Amino acid sequence: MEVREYKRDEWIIREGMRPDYLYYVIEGKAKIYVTYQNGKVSLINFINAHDYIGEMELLHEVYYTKGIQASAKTVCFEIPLHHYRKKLLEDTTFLRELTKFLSVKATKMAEKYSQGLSFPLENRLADFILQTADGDVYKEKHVTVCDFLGVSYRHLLHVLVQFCEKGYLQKEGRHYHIRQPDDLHRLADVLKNE
Amino acid sequence: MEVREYKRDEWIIREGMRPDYLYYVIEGKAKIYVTYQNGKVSLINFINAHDYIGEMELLHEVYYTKGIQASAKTVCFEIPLHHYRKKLLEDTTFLRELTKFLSVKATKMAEKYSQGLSFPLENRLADFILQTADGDVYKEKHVTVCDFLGVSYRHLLHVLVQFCEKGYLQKEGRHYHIRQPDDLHRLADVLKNE
DNA sequence: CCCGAAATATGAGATATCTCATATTATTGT
DNA sequence: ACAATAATATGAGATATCTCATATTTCGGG
Repeated sequence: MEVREYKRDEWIIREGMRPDYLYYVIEGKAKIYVTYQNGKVSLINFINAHDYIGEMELLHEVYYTKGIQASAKTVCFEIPLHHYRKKLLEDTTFLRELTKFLSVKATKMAEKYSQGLSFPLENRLADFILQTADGDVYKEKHVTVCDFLGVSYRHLLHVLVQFCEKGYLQKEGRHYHIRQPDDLHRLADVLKNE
Repeated sequence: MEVREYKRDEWIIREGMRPDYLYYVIEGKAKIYVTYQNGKVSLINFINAHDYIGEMELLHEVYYTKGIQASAKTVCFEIPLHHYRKKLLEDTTFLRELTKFLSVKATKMAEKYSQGLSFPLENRLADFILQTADGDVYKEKHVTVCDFLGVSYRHLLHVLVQFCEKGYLQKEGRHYHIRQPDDLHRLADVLKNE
């Protein structure tokens, strides 16, 4: 097993390249991207500390590998598959652990789905900004964001302007500086309770 | 292992009652409900043929069991846990199978989440109607539906009236008769491609 | 260095959806 | 059988969000 560190924007896995390792994230955060037939690239999900990466490739013989990019400094354990694949798939302790991880993930996504629909962009964007920020700098491409959040470009800009007017963010060139993280957290937290 | 059949509206698992079996759905469909502290009951997800039920209870020592109700005739394999729990958790073939199932489920939910937000109620409601209908009869409670779809009661009614005006549905008492399933499928399919 | 494509911006009008107010039925407990 | 509560309905005005049109700026390739 190896330990490796990735910098912000570094690719942990390149899309389409079946990975040679099973990864376990110790620290950091990353984004999952996929490219569609028409060439459009979409952000589809996040990865955080204590998540596995590459488990789909471990489990499924045929699986289209998605791209994974660090969105802040990220540290992983990396287990070489060519050597340990067979062992892992026969290790009941590991399988139980992975099954638990996946069951929790599936449940969380289901919750997110059935709730997330309800809230206005203001709340979902606050959550998104906090999830993707590197320290106090937010610099995602608007195009990617409105695709991920399922909202029009126009409206995204509109809400970002509001955040700046309220002082939550400050625009600096083409990045945004997070000035009042507490206010963003307050908005994002609305998504989490019921 | 036993085989059992449930009728529409019959409870497969009662909320809060840890199940005695691991279930595998051979045929049919069901709904997952949870009751919150304030007493509100929410529909949170669906179960279809080839899904497992009760795997969360098998895997996690502490887990709050949600209610599961058949929404059409449903047939399950049922494996008694008191006898087979230990065996299942040490059976690598079974664990691999379950892990695959959960990984697919998690991925599907993530997709649904990142896409589902985008579409107007018209599309999501069409999908919902087809998923919950028993034959050609749709009879979910409006209150439950607008909670699940994250939409206001007022707006749900508005769109249902439109569906009736367009002839997709026909209101009969407090149920709806599906008259043009093809049109509903056309609307629902929009959710599925990219 | 220039070009074209992609990304960023901004305005204005159209829809989708929400909130609130208010009636009219079902359902349920007593 | 009655009252209380939940579910169904409907209207009207307020917001959130979309679509389209159009400029400006950034960026990679030749």
